[in-house]
Amino acid sequence: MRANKGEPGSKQPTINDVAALAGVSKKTVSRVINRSEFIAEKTRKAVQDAIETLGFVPNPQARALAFRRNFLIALLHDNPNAQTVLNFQQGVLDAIKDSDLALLVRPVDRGSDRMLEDVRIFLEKQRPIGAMLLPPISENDALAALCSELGVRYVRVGSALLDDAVHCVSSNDREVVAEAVRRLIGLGHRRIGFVRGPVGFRSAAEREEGFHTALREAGLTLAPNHFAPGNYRYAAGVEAGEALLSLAEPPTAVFCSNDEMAAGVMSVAHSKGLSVPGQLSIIGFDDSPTATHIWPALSTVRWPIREMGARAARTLVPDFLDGTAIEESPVLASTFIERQSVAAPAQP
Amino acid sequence: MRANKGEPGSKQPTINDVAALAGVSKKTVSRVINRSEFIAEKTRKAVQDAIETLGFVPNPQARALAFRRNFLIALLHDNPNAQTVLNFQQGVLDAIKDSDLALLVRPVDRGSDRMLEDVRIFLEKQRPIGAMLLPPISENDALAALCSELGVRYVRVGSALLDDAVHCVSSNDREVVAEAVRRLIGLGHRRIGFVRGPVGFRSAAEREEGFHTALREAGLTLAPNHFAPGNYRYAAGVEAGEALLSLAEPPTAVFCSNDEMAAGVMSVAHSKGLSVPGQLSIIGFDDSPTATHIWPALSTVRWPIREMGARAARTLVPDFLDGTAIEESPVLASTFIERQSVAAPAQP
DNA sequence: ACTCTAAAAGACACCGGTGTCAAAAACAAG
DNA sequence: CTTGTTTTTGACACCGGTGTCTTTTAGAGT
Repeated sequence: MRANKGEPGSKQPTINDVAALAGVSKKTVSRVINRSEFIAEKTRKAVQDAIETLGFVPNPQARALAFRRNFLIALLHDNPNAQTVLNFQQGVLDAIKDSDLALLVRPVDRGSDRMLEDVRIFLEKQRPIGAMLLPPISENDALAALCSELGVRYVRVGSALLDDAVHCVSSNDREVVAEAVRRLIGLGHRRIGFVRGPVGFRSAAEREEGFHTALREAGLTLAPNHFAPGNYRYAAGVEAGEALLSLAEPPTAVFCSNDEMAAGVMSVAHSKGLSVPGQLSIIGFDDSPTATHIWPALSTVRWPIREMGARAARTLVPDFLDGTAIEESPVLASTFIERQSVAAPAQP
Repeated sequence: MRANKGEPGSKQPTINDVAALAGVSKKTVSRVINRSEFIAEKTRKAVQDAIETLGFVPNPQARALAFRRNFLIALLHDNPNAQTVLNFQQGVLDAIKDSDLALLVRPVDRGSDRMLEDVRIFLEKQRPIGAMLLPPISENDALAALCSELGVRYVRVGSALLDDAVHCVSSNDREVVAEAVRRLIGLGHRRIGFVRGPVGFRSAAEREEGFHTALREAGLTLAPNHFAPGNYRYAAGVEAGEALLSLAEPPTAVFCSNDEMAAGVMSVAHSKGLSVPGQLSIIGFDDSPTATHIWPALSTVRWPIREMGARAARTLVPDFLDGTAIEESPVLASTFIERQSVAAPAQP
């Protein structure tokens, strides 16, 4: 049964109400809430009953004050890919579900020069225990430094170690990109184009390295005009597509550093009347919703993003998430997903 | 200048530190923080200086406790469209930026039968002042009832009034859908297909009504086999496409109730070798990222989602967001966006 | 200078929890 | 039945702010 909380005038029951009803001191109730040992089973039961009867829920603000620490963790992101953010967030919530923690989500405007100041204000005001930084802002060292300065723990999420291992959660993107490109090579592709992510992004560099690794293994090299710069946006994919597909000897396959750019390349292929995958194979990266919304469906690399969210939370605040000890390695496995945008090259 | 907060052993300065430094009582400092009147300009200045010197930031937990109310608002969502959620969230943050409010974001698992119970636990634990419900869960009356029961204000966001006007923020989707369909008719289309959203969704019904309105005005009717059910998912779009485009006399244009389904229809058109928009015009709804990532770019309806977020926040907690008085009408304007997926029908 | 009033500042309790340490209860051993 | 130990419980201060009410100060009027 639940107390009549809906009625006007009725208030949230407090620890005092519980104590009075159970006939014990508030400190004893506090002990029950916090699962202290040194409590007689009989007393615990009585208090537990009183809690149920009143529908008592401890006031998190009061607890935070008394504990001299709050129970907030923050998710800082500036992600062009909304689905990624939400999936990650879901993973975090999976991990903290049975804890006392709450999650604050905070978009960060990377472009703004007030960015650092804004984040500082946010962190100073909310004082979360820890913060999780999603790529690309996870690569911002000033941000990490700010967290350190303010005594806020942090975890950086990314495709490679960006910091000490204790501060990172990452995935083996490089390896999986290599695997995807090997697949293209295995199908017979020799002229493979590459559309890069933005300069200065670790993730972009990782993917590029994976690409080159696979090429090297096969004794191939990337023709300079088969390389296109990009910035992870659709428009950059279109530009890259225009450039690569207008060549006298265009690539028969293109690896794009994310799905959005792959969609851009694909639309250029369509508008030029090239069939995909018949005349051009395309691979993307992210497994964003776009990957399955375009036609043909895009072969891509899936980031274990939800798991990374859960892992990031456990890495950030292991002391609040009892049970699971932190596994040794912070690297989770991405997977290559084959759909319909890849086939053997047309016979010359 | 800022205090040496990074150093180990140094603590957050409290109101007491400020009071001591300024040589006043903590209550006076409190008055300055809360912009009380009845404070001598000289004193205010002294306190303000002390605050700056120490880098003092009031502890929100302590304030919440003393005020007997916290400063949290919650965003409850279960949205297939991540971008929508993030844009809405951004709008909310725009609105609360200069206030004391903080935002909790909480995904809700609509499918789960524990959904209501989960939300109840969340609300009882966090006790936010108010909650904003994004569609489709904004249509859930049980959820609204739960908020009322727990004394949590709420605002429902949707494409039509779902509740009292005080509890709603919506947009004129019906009208804009009609406008889009009129455009098709104006181009000469007579056989126009319709792919509906899920049964029981207000948004789906609104869009359908708008569609019929435009048809009626032009003296047209929807052939029964030009209607396809759907659920806002890509796969449903594919099914609808298969059904509509296999007809002996297929529609020359299709209005899809969201972009994802439109993408599905488009991919079927591609695979059947139909050119879009040459042989088939397609219109979507949402202006999701997908709309511009597919080829040809999709004509669609843009929801003023960020503005709605800001508006929802102001409607929810006008008393915390000074300045802007609430405008009378809670209906914001959606807009029809023309891209490349619409053209005049091929001559028969 | 003196009173009166309004403005400004302070004292102290309180919000709803937890930490500390002492007191009470329970139990074992002599 | 005492005494000594170990569990269990409670009293009270405190976390960092705000509300209420009182006191002090400043300024106006006579």
